[in-house]
Amino acid sequence: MPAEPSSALPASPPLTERQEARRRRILHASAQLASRGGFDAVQMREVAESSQVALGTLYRYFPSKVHLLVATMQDQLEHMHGTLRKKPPQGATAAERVAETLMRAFRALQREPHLADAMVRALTFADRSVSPEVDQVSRQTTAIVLDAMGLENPTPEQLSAVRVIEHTWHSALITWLSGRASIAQVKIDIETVCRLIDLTAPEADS
Amino acid sequence: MPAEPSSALPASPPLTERQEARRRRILHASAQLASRGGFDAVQMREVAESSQVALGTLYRYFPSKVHLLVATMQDQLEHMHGTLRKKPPQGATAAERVAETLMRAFRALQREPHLADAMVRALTFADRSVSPEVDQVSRQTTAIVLDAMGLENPTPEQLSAVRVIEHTWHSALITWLSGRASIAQVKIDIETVCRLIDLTAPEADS
DNA sequence: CGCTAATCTAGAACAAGTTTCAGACTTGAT
DNA sequence: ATCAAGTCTGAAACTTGTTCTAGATTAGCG
Repeated sequence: MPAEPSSALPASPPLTERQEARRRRILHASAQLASRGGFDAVQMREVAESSQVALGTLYRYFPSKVHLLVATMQDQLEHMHGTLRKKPPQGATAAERVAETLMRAFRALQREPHLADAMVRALTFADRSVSPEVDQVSRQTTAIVLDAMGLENPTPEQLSAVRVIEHTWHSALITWLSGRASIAQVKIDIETVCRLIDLTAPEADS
Repeated sequence: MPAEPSSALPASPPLTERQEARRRRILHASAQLASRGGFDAVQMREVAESSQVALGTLYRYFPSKVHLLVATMQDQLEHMHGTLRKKPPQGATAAERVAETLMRAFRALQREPHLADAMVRALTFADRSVSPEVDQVSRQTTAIVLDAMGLENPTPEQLSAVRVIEHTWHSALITWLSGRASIAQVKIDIETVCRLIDLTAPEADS
């Protein structure tokens, strides 16, 4: 298994070694600050200082705070996908496996609630200028869910169900992060939405 | 039928007439600016000027831009709930009626996409300090959906389904507003998630 | 090596959300 | 009518995201 991640961006100009190192330092600083105090604690000047880079350079690498945090999320997601791949969920049905996978991810986020806050808020606050990056996150999430379902060729109906699951996932996270829903409630909602999977299984076609 | 809306906030100190007028002017200015250019176009200094109120006063009425926009959303939601009540959806099943209601709301939002942008972005960007107000919006939305279902005493399962529908509603709106999903896709996702209602109907209990 | 274009740095400057403050105005109670 | 308390105003100040500029450094190339 080669080191190259499965789906990197078009990679317009290949980065030199030092540039790659800068990029890593920036993402690391971003995640570190986010872990401390969430979205507000990621201040561009501080990120620049922590990663030993001038402010202008930071903006050359990531054209806005939201871009930076979405990239941070891409980074974390790749991690998580790798982790999940090693220990696939054990449930008997696709719905169970997806729910189990999402709850596992949820528990990981609970360990770093501030980081989760920063990433999710950035993701939902992103405007059109960040669409490509947000889309990439969405594709990665879809891949994780489809992995859990064990599907190669999902039907359009199933894809819609997966989109709805992702919608619920993001929005439920937000309600939890802003203290309006308990962990138990998020769990219930995830389990509820996962029932859609059974409903859209090919043999259950209406 | 009295003028008092069904569920106002605790209403700590009752406002004088002039204060009520100020509050209305502010909300009106906010909605107007939002209709022009969305979230970014609602600039606190401009809102203050448009509503003939000092900046400090604006902040006394609404402690942050997000508070202001969430309050604007409450206002619009009350409007919409009233409109919907007059022409209840005609679908045969609860799922159809909910989907119809949400699509009607969606079409209303499409007429003012910038306003929708401002309100939805504020809603999902809100942090804990805005929780009470966001919760109020959520309750209002829940009321609209339950109205469409025609339910008096929903089961916990059904409430979870309604929450999932709201999650999908908000998140699907965001993907549409940020240009990552088409109107058709939003429609499909809404219809998909509404199928959950049938799944949680009391007689279909697992 | 020496040149050129691209990149990086430090720092100022700008934009918009938020806070603060002194003084003028309202309100409600006596 | 008058006083005290609370509210509103106008303006400045502060914070943090973002942009800009001039000069130093680096990378790639002949």
